[in-house]
Amino acid sequence: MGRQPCCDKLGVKKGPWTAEEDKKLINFILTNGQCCWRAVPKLAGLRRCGKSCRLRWTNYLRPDLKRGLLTEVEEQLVIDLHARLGNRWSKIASRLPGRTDNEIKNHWNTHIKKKLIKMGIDPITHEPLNKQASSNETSSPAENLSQPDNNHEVKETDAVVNSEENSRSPATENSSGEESLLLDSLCSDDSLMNSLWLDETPLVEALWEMDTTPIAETETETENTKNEMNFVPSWEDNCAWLLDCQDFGIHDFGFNYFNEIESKENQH
DNA sequence: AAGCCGGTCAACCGCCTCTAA
DNA sequence: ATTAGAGGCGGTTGACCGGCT
Repeated sequence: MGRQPCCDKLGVKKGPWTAEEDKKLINFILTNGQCCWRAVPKLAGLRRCGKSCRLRWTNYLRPDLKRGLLTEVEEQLVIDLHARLGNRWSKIASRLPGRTDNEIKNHWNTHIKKKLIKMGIDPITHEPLNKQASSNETSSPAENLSQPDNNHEVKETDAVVNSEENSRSPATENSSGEESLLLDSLCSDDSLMNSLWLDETPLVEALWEMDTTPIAETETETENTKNEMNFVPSWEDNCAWLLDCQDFGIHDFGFNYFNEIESKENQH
C-alpha cells in the first residue's frame, strides 16, 4: 500500500501566495493558533496543501521573523555553526532568533559560500582550499571516501567530546582579525558554546544582546529598553513589514489582538 | 528598447523522523 | 513490535529582478 499524498493534489493551488491567501492564513492562525496543518487549508478556506501553509507561515508570515539581510554577527555565527553542524539548517536557524532555516540556507548558498571561497576556504569542510588541494594530492581516493564531508556529519552527541578540538574551529582559524575577535568572544563564552551542543537554550538572548543593528527601529530609547528585557520584538513591530509590503490594513488581520496582549502585559 | 544573464529567494518535492494507535 | 499519519527537514527549482550589452 503506497503512502497517501500529504494532501489531495487535485484542486490544490501551487506557486506564489496571493495577498488574499496570506490574509486568510494569518487570520486563521491568529484565531485558532497553529494546529493540525493538514486541516488548516480546509478550515481556513485555502486551496493549498497543508505543508505549503506551514511553510508559508514559518518562513514568511510568522510575526516574530526578522527581515532583511543577516548581520555580520549572524553571518559569522552561521559560518561557525555550519562548521560544527553541517547543513542542519534548522538547527542553525534555531540559534538565530527570527531567522528561518530556509532563509539561512538561501543566504548560505548565495552569499556565504562565495564569500568563503573568495577567502580561500572550502565552504563544505571549512578547511583552507590550498591545504585541501595538497592533501588531495597526497591522500588516496579511498581515504577521501572515508572522510565524507567530515564536518557535515558531526554528531551532536559527539559534540562535547569534540568541543576541545572545536574550540579552535576551522572557521575561527581562518577568520580575519575582526571576525575572529567576534568569534572568539562567542567561543570563549562557555555557557554559549554549551548551549550550542546541548540543544537546549538557543542563542536567542545572547545573540539578541549582541546584535546591535536595529531592525527597523529608530528610537534608541525604545531599543535600549528592548535590549534590557532580552527583548523579542513585538508582533506588532514585526508585522509592520507586512503593512509595508502588502496592501493590507492592520485591522484586516485582527492585529489589535496583539495590542491587547501587550497592553495587558504592560499593566502587569 | 530589447534581450541576455546572473543573483536572489519563495516555494515545492520527496525523504526522514516522530508519535500515537 | 509494527504501522500509518503528520510534521519537519534539506535539496532543488523556477519566477522575478536588476545590471549589462
